[in-house]
Amino acid sequence: MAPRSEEQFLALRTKSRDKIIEAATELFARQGFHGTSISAIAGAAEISKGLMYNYFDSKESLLDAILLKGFEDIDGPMNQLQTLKDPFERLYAIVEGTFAMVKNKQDRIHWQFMMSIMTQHEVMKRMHTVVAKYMKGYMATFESIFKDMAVANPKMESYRLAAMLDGILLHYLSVFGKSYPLEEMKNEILNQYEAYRKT
Amino acid sequence: MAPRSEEQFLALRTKSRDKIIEAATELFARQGFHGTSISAIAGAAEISKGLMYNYFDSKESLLDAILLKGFEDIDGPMNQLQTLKDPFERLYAIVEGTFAMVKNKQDRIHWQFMMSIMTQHEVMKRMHTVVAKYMKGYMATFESIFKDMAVANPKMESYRLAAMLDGILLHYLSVFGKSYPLEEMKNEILNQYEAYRKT
Amino acid sequence: MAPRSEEQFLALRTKSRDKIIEAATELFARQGFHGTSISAIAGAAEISKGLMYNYFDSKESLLDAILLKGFEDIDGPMNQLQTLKDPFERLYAIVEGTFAMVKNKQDRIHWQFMMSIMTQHEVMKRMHTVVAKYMKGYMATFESIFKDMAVANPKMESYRLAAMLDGILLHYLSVFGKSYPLEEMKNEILNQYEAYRKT
Amino acid sequence: MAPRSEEQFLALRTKSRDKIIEAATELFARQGFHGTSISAIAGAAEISKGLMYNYFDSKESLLDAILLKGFEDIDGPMNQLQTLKDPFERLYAIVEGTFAMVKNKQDRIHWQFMMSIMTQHEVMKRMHTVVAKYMKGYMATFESIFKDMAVANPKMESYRLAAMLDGILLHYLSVFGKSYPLEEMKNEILNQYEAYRKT
DNA sequence: TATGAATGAGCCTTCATTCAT
DNA sequence: CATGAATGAAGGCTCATTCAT
Repeated sequence: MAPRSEEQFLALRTKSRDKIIEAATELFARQGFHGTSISAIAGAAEISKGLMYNYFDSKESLLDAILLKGFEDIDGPMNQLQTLKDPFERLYAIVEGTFAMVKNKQDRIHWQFMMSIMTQHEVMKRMHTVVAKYMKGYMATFESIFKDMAVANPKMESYRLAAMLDGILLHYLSVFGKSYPLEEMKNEILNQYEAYRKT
Repeated sequence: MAPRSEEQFLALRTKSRDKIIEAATELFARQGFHGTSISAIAGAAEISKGLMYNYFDSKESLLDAILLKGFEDIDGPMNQLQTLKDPFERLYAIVEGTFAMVKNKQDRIHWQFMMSIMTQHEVMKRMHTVVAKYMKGYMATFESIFKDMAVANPKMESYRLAAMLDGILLHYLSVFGKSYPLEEMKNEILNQYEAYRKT
Repeated sequence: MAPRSEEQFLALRTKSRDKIIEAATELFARQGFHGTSISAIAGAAEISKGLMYNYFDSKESLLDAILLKGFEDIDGPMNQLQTLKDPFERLYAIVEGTFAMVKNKQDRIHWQFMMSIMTQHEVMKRMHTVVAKYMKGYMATFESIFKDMAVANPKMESYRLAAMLDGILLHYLSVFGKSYPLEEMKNEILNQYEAYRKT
Repeated sequence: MAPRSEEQFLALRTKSRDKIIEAATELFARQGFHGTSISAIAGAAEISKGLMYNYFDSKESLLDAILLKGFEDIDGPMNQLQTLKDPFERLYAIVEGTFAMVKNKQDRIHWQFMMSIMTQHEVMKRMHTVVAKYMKGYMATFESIFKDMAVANPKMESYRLAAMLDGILLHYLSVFGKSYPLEEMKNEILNQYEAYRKT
């Protein structure tokens, strides 16, 4: 047999790495970081315990990778929206996307976990720079939207919208659950900016 | 010799229990729940390792007690405000109090911890009922204020304010830190309701 | 009030001591020695933990006292039988008494525990002398009976009867339980000596 | 490098497991179950403390495995005897084997331990079914022997022999020790059935 | 004599990580 | 690249015992 090409190797590596991340995310979300053992992750990812350490230096660095991937998963779609001309359309898409993302029962626990990671001092000691970078990116996106909308104070308006969105998610995901008026809250937000719609 | 009196025993118990809660709160906040050992707590509280178990069934139930105390610490002052006649004054006091509470550098880490507890699935599985009870209490307080203010939809307005407040805290405590425009955000909120001020 | 007399003090002491022994026996039998805490014993005996140590030097010495009491409880009735003239009557009474003792469901667990103590090397290291003394007493009783019966080899017959009795108890109490033909075994034993009955 | 082969893994596992059982049996017998720590077992077996838990779920399940092995160790030789034609020869071999087994000073403490396990309520709660299965097997063996001997009531005779044997062992191992007339007792038993010898 | 808070050694168990193959 | 047996530190927790009152 011919030796595997470079790309094949890379593909294999990526596949195993993804399987691990996927399995770990699921388990962490359901049982917590400390409630999930490397054994369990290896089992779920159908690889051996030892192999894990070929891809991640430690359990913690696996967690960091998951957090990173969480941000990237939001980042991609968000950047796609830049193509939309109308700033209200962009905002609308972001808000709709955020709420949709969180509504799926399957995903709810996943986002609750993301939120729980980000509120933990121990994790943020390591990951603060990365998290801040992404958050600033989102804020910049908001700001550019509000500029295009000719909102009075785009920067502050960005802070307000971000706080409102995350506050809603926090309440919905961790405190009130299904009884939360998620849809109404979404409409409240959108209505507030409705006046800026151009079309 | 005669055994200690009931009051003597109670005093002993109260003192030890308080020392444990105080030490554990500090350590949990700084190092996380799993990063803090019972040994460390006992050391900080200057008691023996085993004594903790005279007062709490487990490390987890100690955490629960801390969470509970956190809510009670907010609850007391909040209920005091009911005496204020002007609803705007009540709102003003709550908002000012909340921001003040969180600003003290000493306390920041403590409130970040409270927030991190509440976002953790494993904790909420046990404490959801209790947390929900307190949250509903706060919402009721908000609602009654907005009713007195004759705001159009007091219930929804409560959800909005609560989300905004917690979103701000989340961003300030866990993501942006000192660079967060805390003061401006506070003013934004208050300005919004300024029109309802009666005096 | 007049000071308590010596006897009253002694009576109190004895009463507490007995309550402890009674409670401990019950708990040990049901949960095992190591499965029973001093706290639990004190609770069941309705005294304080500290008081236990006025009566017994340690948990182990309490166990020893229980074992001792077990032997004494058999010893008393057994010695009473010496008054019976007919040796077969004496034997009959002993055998009947033994089987009766063990049949009561309440008591079964208690005798199973006695047996379990006596088979434990760690306990026997301490108590071997005492146990041996009592056992030899019983053997002497048997031997005197068989002598009076003019059995060929009284000493060996004593060993045989003792082994048979304890073997039956062992099987009944620990292995076969209710399905054991206890009554038939008793009759087998008695029938064997029936020929020696004098009346 | 290639991972170990299946057989290599199995060999490793078998070796470690056996070492653990051997070490634990010795220590349990000498110091009792509760008097023996996992640390001590690991030390004696020359493995790390944690490794025990790769092979046994808990200290208790290790005890269970030991008990099981004890029965299997008797079971094998006993079943071999089925090939003997003369039932008296079979009985003779069993009785001789039993007494021989127990006489070796090295093994005495081991069999005392087996007996002590079987008398302990806490153990029997878990293992009763298993123990009963083996005991019934032995009883069946006895019964078939007595049937072949044309003894009047084979079933009852089995109970009698079993009780006598275990009673003797109990007295020898736990109470009387070296002073016990073990040899004479053996002869008594054998003489009793001598008449049934065919050759 | 009586109480129960306090001690602290010691236990079982878990699990991230290593490493020989 | 892949395996899983082996390690060992560390942790939560129990409980016999002590002691100030």
